[in-house]
Amino acid sequence: MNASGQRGRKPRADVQRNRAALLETAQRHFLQHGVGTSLEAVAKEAGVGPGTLYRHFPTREALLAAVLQTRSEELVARQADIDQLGDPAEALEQWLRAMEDYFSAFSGLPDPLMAAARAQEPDNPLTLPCDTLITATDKYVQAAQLAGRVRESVKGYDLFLAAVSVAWIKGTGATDEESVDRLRALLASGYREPDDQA
Amino acid sequence: MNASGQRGRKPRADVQRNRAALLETAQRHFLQHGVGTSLEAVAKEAGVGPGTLYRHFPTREALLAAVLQTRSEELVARQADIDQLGDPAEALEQWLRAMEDYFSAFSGLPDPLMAAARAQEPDNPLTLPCDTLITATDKYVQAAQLAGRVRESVKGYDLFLAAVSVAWIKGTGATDEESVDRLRALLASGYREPDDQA
DNA sequence: GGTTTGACCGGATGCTACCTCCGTTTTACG
DNA sequence: CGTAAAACGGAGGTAGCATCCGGTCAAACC
Repeated sequence: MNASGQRGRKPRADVQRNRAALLETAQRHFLQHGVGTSLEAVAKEAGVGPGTLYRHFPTREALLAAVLQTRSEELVARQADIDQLGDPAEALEQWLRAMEDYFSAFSGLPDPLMAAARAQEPDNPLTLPCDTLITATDKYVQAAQLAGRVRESVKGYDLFLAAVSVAWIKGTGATDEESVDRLRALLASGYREPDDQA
Repeated sequence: MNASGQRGRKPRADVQRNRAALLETAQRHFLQHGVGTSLEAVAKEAGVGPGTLYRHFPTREALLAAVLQTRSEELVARQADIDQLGDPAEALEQWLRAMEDYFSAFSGLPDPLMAAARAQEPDNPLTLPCDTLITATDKYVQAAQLAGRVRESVKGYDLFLAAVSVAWIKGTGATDEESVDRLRALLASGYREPDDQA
């Protein structure tokens, strides 16, 4: 133990500096060019060699997961607001929108996300966030079902899939916002109880 | 005009041979490795140089469209059967399944398909099949709406998007058939008229 | 059947991106 | 300030894409 209470040697300053620069640059490139952006370009613009990038983030997914960390925290914050709502059907709906926004953060994000959702890949750094989201969705679904607002046949995972799909469609950029709205409405009338008048 | 009634010179035998070999090999590779498979590998296995492949099919999409031609014909055949059905709601449902199967022919197919669906790209060889499918879907939707079996708010394009989405999910391989079934059912109760007892 | 012609072939080529390895540099600590 | 551990970063091997061009081969004409 050293003075800062950490095990072993104090972490080097350049490590943190490079990591922060990489994350900042990567986020910008993911935003502009999607998740398939060139990692070499990210490294160069962050002012480090490719080796440094790969040491910090061994795979594209690892970098992606680290960049998504910020968005995850936003999502958790939004979750707190949603939990305040009295209406469980409204809460579910807002939660689905929140997830959809999260999935739409970068174009092409749904693909690695679905690859990670396929379980038995504990080494994939995106698996944990995915599982968390599925579990949370299930919570909202069950609450709404208890209130008789959502069909009993629906599972949280189904609506997780629905949200990812909508995000995927948005990410392809082939569709106007109107069509996406209609698709969301179609899904909503699919999971809601038929006699729900809300 | 020559003896065979064609303009100019008779097409060379090796052209047809190479084209057929490329199509056959490409289909096998698309099946095994998805639409992102290496075109160089396809050319090598077909016994031609990369130049020959690119002369026959200038882009990956062109090759894909040519390989899909066979499947398109199957789809048209299936359409004939569907048109025999008396029940327009049943016809729509079967048509959606037929489209979904078509989209699921190769893993990763939905992405280039959606890219082509984005209009104003008349040079994309996948645009034509896409537009045809959307138009056909609209036909089935309108027939079912006329019979009061499908909500008025639904558009053919919406269900086209739904079918592509389901195919995309299947293609990621991250989901078991049961979940896909539930998602399909969810979508169905979303577009059907609420009081439809069928 | 021989010659001509031009369409077609296919490999060599330049490019971009991925990912790894290892000699060099930086950093923390005593 | 000296030292050793840790991190850096660029060189380099691999793979795939897409193009170009000299050589070839099949079809057409005599």
